[in-house]
Amino acid sequence: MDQIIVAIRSRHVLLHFGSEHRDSSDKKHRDKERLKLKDGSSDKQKDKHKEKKKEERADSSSFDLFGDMVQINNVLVPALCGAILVACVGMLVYILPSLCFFMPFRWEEERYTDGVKWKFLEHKGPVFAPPYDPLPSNVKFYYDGKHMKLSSTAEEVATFFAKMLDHEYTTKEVFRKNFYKDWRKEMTSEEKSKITDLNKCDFSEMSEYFKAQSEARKAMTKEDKQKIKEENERILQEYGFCIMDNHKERIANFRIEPPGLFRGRGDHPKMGMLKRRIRPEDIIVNCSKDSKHPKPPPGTKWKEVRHDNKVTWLVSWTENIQGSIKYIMLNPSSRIKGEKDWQKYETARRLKKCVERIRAQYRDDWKSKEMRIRQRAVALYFIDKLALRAGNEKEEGETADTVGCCSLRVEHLTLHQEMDGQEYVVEFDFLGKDSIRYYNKVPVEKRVFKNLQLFMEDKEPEDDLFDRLNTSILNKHLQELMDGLTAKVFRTYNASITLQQQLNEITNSEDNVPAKILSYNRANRAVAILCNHQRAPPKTFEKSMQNLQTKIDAKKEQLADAKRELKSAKADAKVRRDEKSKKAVESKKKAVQRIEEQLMKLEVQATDREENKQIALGTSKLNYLDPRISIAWCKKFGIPIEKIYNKTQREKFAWAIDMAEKDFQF
DNA sequence: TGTTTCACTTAGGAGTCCCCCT
DNA sequence: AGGGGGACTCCTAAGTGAAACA
Repeated sequence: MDQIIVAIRSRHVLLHFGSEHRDSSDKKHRDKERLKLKDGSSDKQKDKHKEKKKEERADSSSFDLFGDMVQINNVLVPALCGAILVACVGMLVYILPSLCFFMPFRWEEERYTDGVKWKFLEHKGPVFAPPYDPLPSNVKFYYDGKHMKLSSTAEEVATFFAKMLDHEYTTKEVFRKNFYKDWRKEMTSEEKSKITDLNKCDFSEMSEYFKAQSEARKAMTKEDKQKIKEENERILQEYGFCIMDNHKERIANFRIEPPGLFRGRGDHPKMGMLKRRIRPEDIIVNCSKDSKHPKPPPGTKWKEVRHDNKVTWLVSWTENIQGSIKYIMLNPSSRIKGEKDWQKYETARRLKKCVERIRAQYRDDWKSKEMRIRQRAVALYFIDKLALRAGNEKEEGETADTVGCCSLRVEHLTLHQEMDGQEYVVEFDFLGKDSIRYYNKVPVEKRVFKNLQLFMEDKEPEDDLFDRLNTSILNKHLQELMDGLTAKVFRTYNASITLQQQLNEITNSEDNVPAKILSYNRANRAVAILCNHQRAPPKTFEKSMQNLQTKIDAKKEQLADAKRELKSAKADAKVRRDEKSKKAVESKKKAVQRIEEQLMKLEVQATDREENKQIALGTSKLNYLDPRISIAWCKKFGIPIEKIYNKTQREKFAWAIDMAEKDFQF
């Protein structure tokens, strides 16, 4: 633990030095400080300082805000700290402990002070969706076979529908009904009286037009594509970053969601409703008082500008479908997200230390004379054993009908006294988050089985299985068992511990790199299966599998050829006994080896892909597996980290890459 | 105490990019 | 050089859980 703290501290000494000293936001004061720093520094110090500045520049864009920030960075580090910083650079390792002692570090402070998330926050606000671009006059809309010119507002909404025409969404009754209802609200009274039946609306010209547009986009010249790319890059540089406590951080979703038709997942009662356009007047901006506040577009106003440093979001607005709040927040690579992520895994590791005690307790509770305690204990058993989600209550009719553990209904379970030669089997069949089906047959202990029978007694299929339980009760109980324990920690814990165990078990140090990576993917897959992370099989799956098989066959033939050639070269060498033919044998041998390796690689690839058909590895990799496990594994077995984590993932897990040594165990 | 609100994490699909093979 | 297909990025919906509120 100490080691971890030192590791993360060292990172933050480098990255966030001096942030605590920025109490005054007075620019004049800052400038003064800068002067002091300049005058007070020795030449050597100045040089180092320059170097640091250079680094920061390279890191920042030339953009105004951040050009400014480079300065602020310098200014903000008061003279004393600047001097210490300079002195530190070369001997960081030695003075770290004492440094830690003296300096209140932000990550530390955050955890111990009352919910303060930052002290300085500056950004440029969101990027709004482009305004509606009306259709050219030759693209027509027909009602009941007759051309009809729509008002701009009604036309825009119609284009949303036209763009989705190929999607099966638009055939669903609920979708059409919701769309039609909301569309009418946008029509002029004249349009309203004319258009009375969605089935008589002909959007096909619009649809064709958009298809042609997308074709045209694909067919654009390289130069035009390059131009668009550059423009996007410019917007990214301008709006995609913010300054949070002296650091330029990437913003995750700085573009406001464009208007369109709501596409819920699964059987969503609100599918097809109009998601309205967000205007500056809908936007709440959050930034620090002493920052340069973002400017609303000319002629508009923000709904509000606030300075709440107890939250991490930069911008928020209320969405009209569910009435929920949407946020703009930082990228996963940011300090604020990274620290939270790290914390999450540390909580899961604390659970590891007491999970046996908790298990003993809930097993004991299966015998409790109180119904609520038995229910709690059985639910917890499911959450622990099957990695089910907590299952908060949901408002009926507002969302798709999905459940988690606490909201399971009688109809989602079937009890089998005996099944496939196993006793006490529970068959689960329900829709979970995102309407992904959870189907599983699980042998359980007799006591659990008997309890389930009891809970289901005299109930209708649509009744709650755990009628004396909800997530709030469960989490309150968990909180008493361990500080910071909630239902979701079990998912994190079980996912990570599974990866660790699987890796320990199935990695063969004799294997070559591709085979080891196959082992890794298999371990990852075990977790994905546990967490029920599914995906739709890729549309091209069968075909790409076939292609791969063709390649494998070709490679096999190639191998046979190479072997034949080797054999004849050997025979030749036996006869001739000269250097040249010996060399020929050697090179043929190498060829065979190379081809064997290539074949093996292909076969591994095929296995991996086949096993992965319906399983999504990404979600667990990104959200449930302590990255230190994977990094330690890479280090231990000499696997380049890039084979496991791509660039984005490495950025997100920078904290872990910094701190995990090869002997790290979850 | 139950309900609502808010903040933040987790999730799969769509869209885009880019690399490798032909 | 073109294009097929996998990898990656973007998008935003859908969860969790704590705090505020009634």
